[in-house]
Amino acid sequence: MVIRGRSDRLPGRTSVCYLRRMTNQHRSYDPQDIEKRWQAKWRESKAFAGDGSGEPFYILEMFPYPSGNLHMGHVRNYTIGDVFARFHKMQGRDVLHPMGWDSLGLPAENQAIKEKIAPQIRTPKNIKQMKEQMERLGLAYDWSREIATYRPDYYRWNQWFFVKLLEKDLVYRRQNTVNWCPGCNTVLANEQVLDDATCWRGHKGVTTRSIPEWAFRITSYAEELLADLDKLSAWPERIVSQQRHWIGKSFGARVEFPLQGSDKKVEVFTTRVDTIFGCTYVVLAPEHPLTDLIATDEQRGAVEAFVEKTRAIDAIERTAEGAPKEGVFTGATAKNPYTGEVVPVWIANFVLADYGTGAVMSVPAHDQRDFEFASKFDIPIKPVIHPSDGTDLPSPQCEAFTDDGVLRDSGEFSGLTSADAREKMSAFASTNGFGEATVNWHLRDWGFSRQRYWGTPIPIIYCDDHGAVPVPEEDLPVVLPDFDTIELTGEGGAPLGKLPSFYQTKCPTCGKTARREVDTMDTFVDSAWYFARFLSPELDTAPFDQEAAKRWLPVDVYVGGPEHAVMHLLYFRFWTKAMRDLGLLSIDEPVTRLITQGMVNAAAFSCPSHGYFPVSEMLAKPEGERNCPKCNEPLGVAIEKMSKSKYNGVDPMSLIERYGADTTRLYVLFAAPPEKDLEWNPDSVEGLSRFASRIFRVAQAQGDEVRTAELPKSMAGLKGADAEIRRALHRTLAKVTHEVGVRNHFNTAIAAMMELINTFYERKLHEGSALNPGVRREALLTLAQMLAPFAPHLAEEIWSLGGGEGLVAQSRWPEPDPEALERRTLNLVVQINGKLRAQLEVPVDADEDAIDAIAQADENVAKFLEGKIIRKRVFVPGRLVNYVVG
RNA sequence: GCGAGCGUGGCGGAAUUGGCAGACGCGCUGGAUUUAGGAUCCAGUGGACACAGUCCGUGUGGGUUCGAGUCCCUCCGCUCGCACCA
Repeated sequence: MVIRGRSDRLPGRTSVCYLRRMTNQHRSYDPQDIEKRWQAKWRESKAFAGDGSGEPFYILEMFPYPSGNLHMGHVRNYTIGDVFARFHKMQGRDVLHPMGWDSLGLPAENQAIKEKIAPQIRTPKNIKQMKEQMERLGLAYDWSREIATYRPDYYRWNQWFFVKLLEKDLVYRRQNTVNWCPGCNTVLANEQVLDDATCWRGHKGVTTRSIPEWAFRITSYAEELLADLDKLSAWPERIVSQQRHWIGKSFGARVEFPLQGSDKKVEVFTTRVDTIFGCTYVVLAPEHPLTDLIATDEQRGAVEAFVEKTRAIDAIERTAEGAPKEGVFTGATAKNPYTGEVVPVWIANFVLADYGTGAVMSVPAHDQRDFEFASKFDIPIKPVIHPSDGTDLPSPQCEAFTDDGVLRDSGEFSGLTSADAREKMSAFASTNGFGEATVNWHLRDWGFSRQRYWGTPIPIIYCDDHGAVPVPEEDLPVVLPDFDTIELTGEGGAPLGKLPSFYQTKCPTCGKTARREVDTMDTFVDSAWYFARFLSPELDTAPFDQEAAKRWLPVDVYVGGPEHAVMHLLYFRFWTKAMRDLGLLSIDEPVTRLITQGMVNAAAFSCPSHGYFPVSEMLAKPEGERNCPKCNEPLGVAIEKMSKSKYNGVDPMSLIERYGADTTRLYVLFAAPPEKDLEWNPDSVEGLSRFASRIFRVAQAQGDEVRTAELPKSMAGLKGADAEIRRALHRTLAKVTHEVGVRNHFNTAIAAMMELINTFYERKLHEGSALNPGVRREALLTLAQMLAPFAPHLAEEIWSLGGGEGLVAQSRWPEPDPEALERRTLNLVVQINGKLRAQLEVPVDADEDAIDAIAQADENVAKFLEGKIIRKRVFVPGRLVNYVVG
């Protein structure tokens, strides 16, 4: 027998111990050996492929971008999912637990540019390495369902969906404003633009530009996406609320202001039409189509300069809180249709072209932003709403009055309340044909064209005679050309646009020479429907099998990071509804229960002037000497999200090498409940490693008689320690079953098992013992089963040491024996005026009077009751009795 | 500014429906074992005091209740998200 581990450190000195262990057939806990053995067994027996029997259970974790290496965030995400998968499999469900690769997109393209290695070659290598790491962590995936979005057999279905959605008018072409770098001559993602309008490759002067793009009409589902949030009762409240805000339904009115000296009108959207008699100017977004047309000759120069200036600044920065409110008068004026008043038309940086109508009516008396702008440019402020309590607004106002109130100086609407006025004034606008009550949404359509190489080609052919013609279904997929045929530099627009062999084609309708679309799709398209592809990953006649969808969908549990709260999960929901309306599905929502796990944080050391320094180096030094290597100032310590740039990351593979996969898994599950942030603490890991060793030691200490002993069927004949052990075992089983199955609190489940092990040690199970072998065997087997979702390799080892049949991973989760859970006495608390005065062991069947007698007989209770009158007795069965005395 | 969430020992956390605050783990203290260290095992560990017990204690101040970490209100602090949204 191989002896390894800690006892090997000083082989010469430990020979006595060594021999004793040899004779007792004891090994110390060696996770590396145990884990590799069981991983091989699982692999050989395809232990986690579904067998088609039992209630279906679909557990899905957000699939990763295959960077090649797992990080602690992945470990946490996938371990949580794995507990669900393994637990529900043991509960007898037919578990679907697949994994795949979100393998198109910008990171891979950038890596390809840098390394000059084709992503087609790099991606499978990364996938292979990451998959090995996942197997080393003991994750129970059904690898026969693996998918990778970079493969044409996956992305052809993106193209197929595109064509179907185009037929349904859920895809259309539009102009959109994007970040543009003149240096690279290309479009940039927000993340590629740094703060000061510098691009990621160092060019200054990033600006914006309007380009044509394809968009999904997600807004036509806005109402349903909002309403169905109510169905997501098993989603975190936080995520639902974020989605609600993002969809952003607001009720208001659309009002037309005719331009003076022109037949054009400025259309504004407002939620406060009740304030319109106080409107003293109108403001357009710089990108508003009317901007160019209406500027008068003397103002044209100023307007053009202003538009140019704002365009050079990224929209986020321009509209940030505290950014100065800039604007310029166009020279034009417009007529307020309610008052007939003529007001000036301005252009300002804070008005957004793509929200509402891109134009606002400004009421400085009742909107703080308008108030500041009017004050700065000396525009009149005209109050028309006064507080409902009849008080007057201060004159002059020092800030806007933004509450609802009562209208004054508002013609026939004077005297109405704001709420009444909004209704009546919208109706007035419709009657007179210059506006209407309307609903406005924050949600905008999903533009998905990307001027990139490493994405799904958009299957469209542009013909001079027939316009944009979709590629016929039988010609799909449009495959990405080989990497070595293109020149990938990150400059000069869409890479496919430089490859005539790709874009030169014939019109599917008339056969004339035509040009392919050279843009590719956003990778959010891939992840919008991947959950359905897992159902039938190899099907080549449809994106997924509809029968399988009926069986498996919706996904029962979806686990991932809260950073995807809005975009991914909204697109995911949208696509599900779109698939339903294509007749492919009958569900409205993709996921029943969503679990968003917290970040993995760790201490990070930083110097205010020299940035971050590696944690490992700093921890190696004594506490007082952790100073900046450059300036020798003491370094600050803060708990921050693990990241490369902060040098505070922990490599999961080195953890597994040192402690094993089981300890690593136990640690991430024990340190915090799934939805909370987890703070990395190297000392705590030791505690979990100790727990694993203690379990192993108990199993090792049992002799051969245990392996074949007959299991107890009831409490009959069990006394003393035997009965105590069996009761503790079944109580733990009931607790773990509830914590995992109902509450999804894995940390408390592990704590319960720790308590059980402590009980085992109290009864000397770790030293061998004279206890009933059947009780000991049951303890071993049941512990192995409870442990199986958390520390699956150790669980298999314990199962096998206890003479369990087959794999514990495929065993049936045990039921606690009700007889073992039964208690004859229970602990009852006695309070006097709400303060704890005694704890009593009372028979479970004792009634109120009996308990009253026992309680009053207690010395300490009697002491506090002496000379007092009991005014009231509160009796909570099974918990406490409280005497209210005076 | 808006929205959401969170404040419990030296630390991570537990307390399921309003009913024993601090389970479990880390750390620390003491003991056993050991030539020693490590490892392991056992015991203790919220604070104070007149120490078999009592009093105080879940960010602050108030309220509801026989009883509040839990429910309501006020203030303070922290974290995350965001879009000056008309």
